Amino acid sequence: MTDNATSELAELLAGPVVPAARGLLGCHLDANGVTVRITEVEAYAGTAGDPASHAHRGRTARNAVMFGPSGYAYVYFTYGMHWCMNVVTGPEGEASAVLLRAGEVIDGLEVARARRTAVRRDLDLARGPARLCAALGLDGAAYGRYLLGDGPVRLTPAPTPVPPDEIVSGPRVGVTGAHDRPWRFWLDGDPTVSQYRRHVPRRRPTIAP
DNA sequence: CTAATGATGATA
DNA sequence: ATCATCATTAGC
Repeated sequence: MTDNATSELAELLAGPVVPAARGLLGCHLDANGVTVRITEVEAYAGTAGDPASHAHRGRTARNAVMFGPSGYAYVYFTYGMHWCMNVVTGPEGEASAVLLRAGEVIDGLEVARARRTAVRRDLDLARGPARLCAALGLDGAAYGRYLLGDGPVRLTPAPTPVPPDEIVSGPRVGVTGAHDRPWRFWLDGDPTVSQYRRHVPRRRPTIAP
């Protein structure tokens, strides 16, 4: 069963990645007993000349789902310890996606707190892409899941649409290239939006004496 | 500021 | 097979 608003969201996700990214703001993501309102996202073009995209160098085992149809979850493991989640957008073969960078926990606070023991304020529960996945209990098991149906990971339209003038954009976080593209979008003034950090090349491990 | 911690993709 | 990199986070 798909209501009108869900159909509209599905259509939006099937289109160009930037409108899709903006449209994901305010949507709800529900998984493993926690619901989050999406407050910050980043757009990534697939093979179409975006050096920061995981799909930039073509299809691999990791990014395979990005090359499929829109509305599916691209979840990846990074830095040896963190999971991050994207929503695949655009037509099949294009491999564009939107990284969910932050959200506000609006349901399942107790569960989220239990998963994020390091956090002091509720605002920090899903403030950051890996934190958002941790709060929602998302990992590799969510890879390739369809998000607009009745599955274990559900993406639902914003209960109240976000006015365009509440959306701010800026450079993406942590990416090495394409800093010129203002493809990070967030809700103006929202306290759950992650702090911007300029990308710094990691220094080589200090040489042992 | 840096350590943690392992998959990934490039190179050979 | 080996190496550098990594869409990050927590804790000094």
